[in-house]
Amino acid sequence: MEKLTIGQMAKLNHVSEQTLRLYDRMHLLEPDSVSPETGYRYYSIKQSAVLDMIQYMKSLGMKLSDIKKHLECKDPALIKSILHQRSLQIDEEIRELKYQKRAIERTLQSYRRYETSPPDGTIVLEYLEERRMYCIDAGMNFYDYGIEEYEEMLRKLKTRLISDNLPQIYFCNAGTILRKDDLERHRMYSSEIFVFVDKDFVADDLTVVIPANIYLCIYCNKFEKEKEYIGHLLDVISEKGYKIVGDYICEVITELPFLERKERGMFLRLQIPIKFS
Amino acid sequence: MEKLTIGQMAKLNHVSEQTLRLYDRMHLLEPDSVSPETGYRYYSIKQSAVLDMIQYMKSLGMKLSDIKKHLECKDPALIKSILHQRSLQIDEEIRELKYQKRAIERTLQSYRRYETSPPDGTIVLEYLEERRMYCIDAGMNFYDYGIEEYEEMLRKLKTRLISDNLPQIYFCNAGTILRKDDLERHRMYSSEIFVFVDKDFVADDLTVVIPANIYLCIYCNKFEKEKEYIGHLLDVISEKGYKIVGDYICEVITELPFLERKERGMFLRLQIPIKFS
DNA sequence: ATAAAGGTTATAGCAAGTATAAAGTCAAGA
DNA sequence: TCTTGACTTTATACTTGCTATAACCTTTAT
Repeated sequence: MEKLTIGQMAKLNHVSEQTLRLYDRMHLLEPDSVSPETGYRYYSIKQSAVLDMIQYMKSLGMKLSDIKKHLECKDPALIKSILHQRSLQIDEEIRELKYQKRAIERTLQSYRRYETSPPDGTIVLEYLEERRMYCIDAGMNFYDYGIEEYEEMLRKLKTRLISDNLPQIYFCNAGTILRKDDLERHRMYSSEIFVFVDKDFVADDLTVVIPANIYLCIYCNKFEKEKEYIGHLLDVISEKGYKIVGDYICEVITELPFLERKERGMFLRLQIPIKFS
Repeated sequence: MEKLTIGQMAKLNHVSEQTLRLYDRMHLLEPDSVSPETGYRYYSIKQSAVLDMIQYMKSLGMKLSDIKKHLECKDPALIKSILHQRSLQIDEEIRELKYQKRAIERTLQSYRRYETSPPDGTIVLEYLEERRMYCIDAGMNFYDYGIEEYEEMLRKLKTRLISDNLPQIYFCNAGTILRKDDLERHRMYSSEIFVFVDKDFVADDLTVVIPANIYLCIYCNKFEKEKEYIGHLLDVISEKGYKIVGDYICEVITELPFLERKERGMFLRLQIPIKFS
């Protein structure tokens, strides 16, 4: 029955000495014997089994205080239920990580798009793929107010996202909608705000799909210039004889650190779906 | 420019007041203005954008101190590289979680097996599926020593697992091997110790596959009785005229909280692969 | 005027350790 | 025997991103 010092025990089991001292203090794993004169801790190699058990339970995501309880009173049913719970929790964590990963991909993509965006005022025709948006009606006309009211609307949208228990991760690719009818009548009315979401996003009632189409787009770096630039788009449409086939979208193309002067960065892509008539 | 109190700002953004105070103290997000008399913090709704940014970066797994750095000096290249790193890290975390989940499944299964195990001394024929083991040769004959040397061997195995950067989670389903030749000559020699691992476990050189086969098994609840019980198995084999077709395995069937009297629990399934001649 | 609601600071706690300092102990070589 | 270096002890503070509490002050509504 050879006695191991704390350093030897630590090395054998790949934990730190401090960790062993901590476990001692918590009465999770007490040394086989302690010298009464010097206070030195001496372990038996057989106690490695306890450390294995602790590490195993830790790897299942249990906390030390729970592990202690289970080392003391081992209730098979309880442990089984903990394992089952943990299994479900792992599924959840994996799901969350996958969301995160997609959000990162989207951010990088959005970043590349920002870097390659044409300069302010440029008008181009772009084919845009089908997109999904999570959309709410804020009940007030966005164009009658300024950026502060826009932030307020965004807060409402966020509240909805949270109360629907959805990842806030989408919250960086927002925009507003001006309905086709209003646009054609040159009536600046928009009370709807949205965020773009993933294909497998689930929130049926508030999720709207907009089809792939050719869009006449203008890039805009100032929130205040939106109305003027819509005018430019409408001019081009009537000049070239295009036909408006859907709602106007004001999309915020976020620079990754999307803050400028401590405000939301506002590089916009204003877009109207058209068809060549 | 309406000013919001800390409570209003907190509610609008779904964070706690304490969190806002913390961000203030860390200079992550300072109120728009602070009353010199009362010290009351007043926020502008536009500062919500900063909170969105913080929450977004947090959701990417960044820590507040890093977020602060990036809000101060935004270097696109750096941020891109952080996002890329994080993406790789997420893959790693997902992989780890999947390992955990499988380990839990295996534990539950092993638990059920333990619960339905026949009593000590029972001899049965069992068909066992193909299994994979991660196996090392400890260079000493296990049968010449006691449980302490067995623990020592286990430590060596664990060291290998760790240095191979493999999850320690497998470390609860171990066993030893007695080679066919030695077994047939009734020579008790075993220097090899293993853990069972998953199908998609990658450590080519040390991973051994043992084929599915019929095994003559005996259950054993005391480490010390192993030699005696091997004798029983061999008796049955010669009596019935079975033929030994592979190595003998001593498998530790762990009770989930596998500690008894602060030592490793030792419920064993001793097994010899046979064929009916 | 007063009470309720909301704000302020300071402090401590969580979880599972890590890092450090200051001091005591052990084993080996000279 | 002495010294040196490696090792051990305790106590304390730090980490991270908050949450909780206490004790006290301000605003707002009745």
